[in-house]
Amino acid sequence: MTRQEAATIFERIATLLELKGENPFKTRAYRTGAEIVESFSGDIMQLAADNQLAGIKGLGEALRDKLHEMATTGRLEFYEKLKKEFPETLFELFDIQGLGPKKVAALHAKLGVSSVADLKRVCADGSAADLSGFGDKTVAKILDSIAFHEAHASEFRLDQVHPVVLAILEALRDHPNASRVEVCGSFRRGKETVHDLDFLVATRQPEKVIEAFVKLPQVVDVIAHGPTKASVHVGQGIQCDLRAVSTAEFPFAFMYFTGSKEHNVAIRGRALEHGLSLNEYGFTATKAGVEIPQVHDERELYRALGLDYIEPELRENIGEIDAAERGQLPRLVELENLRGVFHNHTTASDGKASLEEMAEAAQELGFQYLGIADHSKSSFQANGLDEKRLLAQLDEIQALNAGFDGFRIFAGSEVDILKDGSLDFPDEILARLDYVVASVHNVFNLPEAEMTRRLLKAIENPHVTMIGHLTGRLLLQRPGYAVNVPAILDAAAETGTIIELNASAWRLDLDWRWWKLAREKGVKCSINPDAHSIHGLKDVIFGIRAARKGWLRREDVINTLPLAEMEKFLAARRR
DNA sequence: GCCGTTTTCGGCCCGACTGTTTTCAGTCG
Repeated sequence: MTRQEAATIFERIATLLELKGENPFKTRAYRTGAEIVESFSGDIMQLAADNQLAGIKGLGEALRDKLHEMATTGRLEFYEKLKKEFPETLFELFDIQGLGPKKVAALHAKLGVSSVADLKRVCADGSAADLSGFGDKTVAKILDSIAFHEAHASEFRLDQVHPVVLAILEALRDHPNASRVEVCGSFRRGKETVHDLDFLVATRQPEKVIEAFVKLPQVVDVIAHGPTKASVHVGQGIQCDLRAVSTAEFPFAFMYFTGSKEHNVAIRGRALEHGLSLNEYGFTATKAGVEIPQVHDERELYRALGLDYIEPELRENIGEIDAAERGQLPRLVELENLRGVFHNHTTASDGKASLEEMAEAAQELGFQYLGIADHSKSSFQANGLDEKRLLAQLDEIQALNAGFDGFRIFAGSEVDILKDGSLDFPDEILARLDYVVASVHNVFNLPEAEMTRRLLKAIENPHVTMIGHLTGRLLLQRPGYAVNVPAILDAAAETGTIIELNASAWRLDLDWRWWKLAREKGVKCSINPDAHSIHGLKDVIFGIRAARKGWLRREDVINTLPLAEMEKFLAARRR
């Protein structure tokens, strides 16, 4: 069983317990457990199988035993029994805005509702409105939510929300009464997909700014509109929330609405240990004699609790608070640290821009080198290059390089890893390139052991510089293929093979959750845009965010090396 | 269900908005 499946089971147990009206703190424990399983740095399922989970905060005896059972048997008896009490389709009701455990439980118990289809029926025939706690407005809202849910996705990739964020920030910052506007939430934390967007404004005139927000031209409908808070949907169905606070409250609200929820809970608990209660507006003393610290920004807020500043990407309550207390947080890599990028395509395969155009764009972005890695011949759907075309491109690159000063194109290939783990070009061809990205582009459905062997074979080829998009996932579209990531990381560490962090908003692969472990094993990362156009080069920003979320420092990312050192590095690898 | 330099039992983060209610429960973040 994968960690994702185990996390989902804990999450579902929490929901089922809520439906049964269980102690809310028990359900929270399962939710926390789900979060830990999902984002734990390391192979948590292996640890569970080996009974090595002791000491992980938030995973007590009961959850450890359940994880062990899942890891060793692939199922969980407790969950199997629990889920028999409710129909499987009941879970879909929680996707409807305005429906929580109490309302779902009432609909199920009193009206036999067990699916969205049932829900539509009881709303239409008037029976829902007769339930205690339900009225005409509730029913109307539920019907609106169903219609919305059917028309729109609920999760969005960064390429989808990034332009929306920029547009709304710009519009709100233009407002005469807004002194500061920031985006918070999972977007600020650098999550690979987001459910909604949270904005925060510092103002003395909250009503005026909120009023302007709900009237923005992007807004298609208003979900809620109060004096200090509003929620709207913008085009494509993305929900945006705005909260308005005073300048003095801003740092507290900024931290609060950045989350994560788990991080906030832990920080609040810590505040209580200092005799302080923390909310989005400030500190209050919980006992006499406690002095309220002066806080003007987030840095001072963490400092007041005896912590180093925690970068937003790290705020997932997966060890960052302990590290901040001990002064052991990593100094995270920044966009400005990148000196070049590998894995980019041109019109020779499936790119939209020529070699010259890509080189010019890379220099425009301040890069000292650009790695070209067009597809190899087996990727015929992407117009992959055969040996002859590849060698012609190599000549073309060498000719172009002669005309550059302080900039270089590295000639490479994104060579297909074939089903048996062999590569799409023979070694003597690969040996003539500056570097090689090896990637899987077909036969995704191999069993885990076979897929792992396939990738290990590629890693062991000395001509392979790096492995591209290790799991092949496409966010919100298809999961990655089954592969034993820790085994791959071990082999990469041993052979010095770099693992790509593909920066395309569709991929962000290898996932940020693995990088802390990769770093500990000594594996180097290359943040690659996988650009198919000059615009695609800018996707490195998404990769940087993911790398930071994976606790990576400048020295962990190979393409922070300046040109001269990168040339030395690649030359040494080729020997 | 988890946790503990006050505790192995008794706590567990906190507030805005909405709608159905006459003072609050439910949902959401």
